Amino acid sequence: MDDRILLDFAAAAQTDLGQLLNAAAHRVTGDVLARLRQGGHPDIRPAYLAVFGGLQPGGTRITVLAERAGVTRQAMSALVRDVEAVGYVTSGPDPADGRAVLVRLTPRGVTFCVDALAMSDSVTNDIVQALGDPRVDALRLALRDIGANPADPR
Amino acid sequence: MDDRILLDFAAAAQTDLGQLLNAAAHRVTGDVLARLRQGGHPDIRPAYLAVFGGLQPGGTRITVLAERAGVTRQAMSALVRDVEAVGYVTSGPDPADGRAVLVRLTPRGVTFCVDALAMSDSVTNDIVQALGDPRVDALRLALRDIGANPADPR
DNA sequence: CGTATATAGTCAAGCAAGTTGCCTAACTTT
DNA sequence: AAAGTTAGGCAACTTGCTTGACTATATACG
Repeated sequence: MDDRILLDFAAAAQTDLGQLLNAAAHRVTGDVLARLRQGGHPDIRPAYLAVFGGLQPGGTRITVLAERAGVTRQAMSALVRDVEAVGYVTSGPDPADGRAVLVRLTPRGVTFCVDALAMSDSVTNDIVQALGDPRVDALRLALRDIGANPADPR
Repeated sequence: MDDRILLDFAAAAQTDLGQLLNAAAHRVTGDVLARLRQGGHPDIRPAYLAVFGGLQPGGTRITVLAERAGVTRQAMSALVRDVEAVGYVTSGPDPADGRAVLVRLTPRGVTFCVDALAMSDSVTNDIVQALGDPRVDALRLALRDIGANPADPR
């Protein structure tokens, strides 16, 4: 049972892009969430952000929200129910389609979006402080290229 | 209900570090997982990697694995049970401590580790191909700084 | 030596965030 | 009007974790 491979494995983990990306993502999103919870939005959960990210002025259907978030309609339906229970959105009938539900921001939801933008800026600024502007710009570009590029030539 | 904030929100999402990081991380780890599944390890699940990442030659206790992975002993215990059921590790008594369980790689587990290193290299190479070596090096450094730095100055 | 305490592991229950399968109500097509 | 499609939601399951309570073994102390 020649398990010396484990030494290589542990060494590679230090420089593995997947792990580095996961760790950094976890830290950044965790920081933003923590600051939001501490700043007057204690009920917010990570998944809720997908709802706000898909909303557009005037109200948005659940199906559209689901598509934008990349989850099923069922999942988004439950998410909207929860976010509504916490008071950030309301849902009502779509006058243009009796089957559809339109999800809209409440005033408290507006406040949340303002605060979320501020907290995200704040965390980003901390990172800029630590790395410097050029490195953060380069980081953003690299991340966008990785996210966009198939990198998966079957 | 002044929800024009949603326009800002949607615009900010494009450059938000948290989202860029999450998208890139998802893509990279998803690619590695997909190639492993397609390359003779169809039963592997993302969480299993935490087991291999904590193993060291000669066998490792569940408590140690849990600490390294940053999860509870209960979670690691279940994980080891599952990975053992799929045939990548065995667990047996620790001769030095009657309470402890030593987890060891099976030959198939050794093969898996070799393949996992190869697949991770392969995905990394695709990224290097797309971005170029210097940008990937800079990316790694930036990610490490973000992961290491508290970025969270109370 | 025996009792107290700490440690390794597991069982059970539950939460968070999803999935698939199925179903109803409403709209659209023919 | 009948047939098909679409929006949404209910139920059950999956994955990956958590906390709480428990057993068995090991160690420390008087």
